[in-house]
Amino acid sequence: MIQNSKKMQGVPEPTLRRMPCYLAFAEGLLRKGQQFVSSTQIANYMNIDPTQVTKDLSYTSIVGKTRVGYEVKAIVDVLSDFLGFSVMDSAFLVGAGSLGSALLHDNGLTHFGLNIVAAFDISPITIGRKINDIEVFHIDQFRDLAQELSVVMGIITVPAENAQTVADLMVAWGIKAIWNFTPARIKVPEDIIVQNTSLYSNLAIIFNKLHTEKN
Amino acid sequence: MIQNSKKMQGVPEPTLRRMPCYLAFAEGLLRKGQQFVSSTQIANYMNIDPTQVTKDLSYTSIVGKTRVGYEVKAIVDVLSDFLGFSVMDSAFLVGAGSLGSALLHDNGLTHFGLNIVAAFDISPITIGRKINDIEVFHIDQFRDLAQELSVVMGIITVPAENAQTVADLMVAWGIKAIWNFTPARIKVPEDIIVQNTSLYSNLAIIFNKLHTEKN
DNA sequence: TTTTAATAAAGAATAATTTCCTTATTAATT
DNA sequence: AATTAATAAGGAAATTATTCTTTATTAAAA
Ligand SMILES: NC(=O)c1ccc[n+]([C@@H]2O[C@H](COP(=O)([O-])OP(=O)(O)OC[C@H]3O[C@@H](n4cnc5c(N)ncnc54)[C@H](O)[C@@H]3O)[C@@H](O)[C@H]2O)c1
Ligand SMILES: NC(=O)c1ccc[n+]([C@@H]2O[C@H](COP(=O)([O-])OP(=O)(O)OC[C@H]3O[C@@H](n4cnc5c(N)ncnc54)[C@H](O)[C@@H]3O)[C@@H](O)[C@H]2O)c1
Repeated sequence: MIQNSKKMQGVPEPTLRRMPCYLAFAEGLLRKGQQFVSSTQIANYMNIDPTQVTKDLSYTSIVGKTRVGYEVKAIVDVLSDFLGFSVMDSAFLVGAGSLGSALLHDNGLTHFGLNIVAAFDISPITIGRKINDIEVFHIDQFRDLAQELSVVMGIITVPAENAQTVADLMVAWGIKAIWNFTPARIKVPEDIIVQNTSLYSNLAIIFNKLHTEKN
Repeated sequence: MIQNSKKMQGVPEPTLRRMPCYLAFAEGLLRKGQQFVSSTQIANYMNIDPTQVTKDLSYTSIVGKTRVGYEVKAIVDVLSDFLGFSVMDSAFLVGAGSLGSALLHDNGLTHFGLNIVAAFDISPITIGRKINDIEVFHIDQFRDLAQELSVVMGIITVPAENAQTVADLMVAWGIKAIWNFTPARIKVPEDIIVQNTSLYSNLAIIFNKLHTEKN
């Protein structure tokens, strides 16, 4: 099975991180009616090097026009496809607390291809409530329904000490990817995709810059 | 002014991202009463290479004992100092909506050295409320108080289209660092530190793995 | 029509990061 | 007491990511 060499190697993770920002920027331009955008403009917006932008976009099928730039519409269409934002994937969220509720409220996730179909908790206070039209169930309910509903992702927003328990449950549910918002690291079978999103890491970077770069 | 060459070069950002995780892990071990931890154990927990752990820790003053590992207490103490988590920095949060409220509720931030002293919004519904004992003011209030209160950081959790307006305000307030949770990129003077935390980038990475690595 | 300048694209060079390899140390085992 | 195995640490090598350089193209200006 021979593939395009770029696909074989995979897209660099830093590139994947930047792409949603290009997309958001292009969507804004599209709304404003701008038809073309150059790598220079995008780079200026992102505070990065213009060649970085062209390199990143070269992983996709988007081609630019010399002296003009890229067609905004093409960036929007190709990039949302490329990033998997134009097909809707379903997710379960476990832990409908502060952060979990914020995610349930966020329509940005739907816009970027993620549809949270149900939430789970153990607290009687939250169970039964609807948050942004998404119902919160007791964690013991729906145990084998993930596969049936073709839910591919599990979102963990419980306290760190319960992250592993929840992860185990999600694996049992047949979920393929886990988005873990707790600072805890979870152990799962090799074929399960795990994305850790540790907000506190950002603090470390800010503090380091605050305390060293500046005087 | 001659400095240690490691300090001159700066700590790599990936290292800074991993360090808070080492810290959280060590804190857990400390609570359980474990006295030593090896790079192998940490690496196993983090799903990374053990030499990565020793390299990362070598940026700090922590030294390990052959055949034993690192003292857990030392990791906790040195790392929280090193990351700037043991001195409290003050922040203003603007946009007390879903995500803003979650951050206001999160005591993890306090634990990692960030003290949100006040929140701002424009919606009459939220203004005047207290979230986790933090009062929400109208954005027009307190205009020059940031410096007086020595607030170094501004957190932006407003809708993307208002991010720039808020950023401009924060710069005028004399804030040194901005933690931007919107997908929009903001333009600020060079000496202002900006940390963009775009949750949607994580989606791009997960989807890419879901759609390519597997099968 | 000719010239100029802005641009994409591809490849080379550089820089950053991770992984590998070697050595020395030492707790645990024999 | 000698041996074994697990480890930290430092440097080398490999890998990955970014930046620089060159070339070709073309819209706009002269
Ligand atoms: N709130 C934030 O802004 C924020 C920021 C960064 C990281 N985090 C992390 O996100 C996680 C959640 O934080 P939070 O502030 O939302 O906490 P929270 O206490 O508000 O919410 C946790 C929710 O999980 C539920 N829960 C607990 N154990 C459970 C289980 N076994 N199964 C199902 N549900 C369970 C609780 O009932 C609660 O509703 C924590 O790990 C925290 O460190 C939160
Ligand atoms: N909710 C999430 O989980 C989530 C996830 C990822 C990213 N985000 C991003 O975070 C941002 C906020 O999202 P949210 O879901 O909290 O939105 P939200 O609508 O719940 O909250 C936004 C708040 O900002 C206030 N606001 C608007 N303009 C303002 C201004 N000029 N000055 C002060 N306050 C102002 C609004 O009154 C509102 O209270 C968005 O950019 C969103 O894309 C949110």
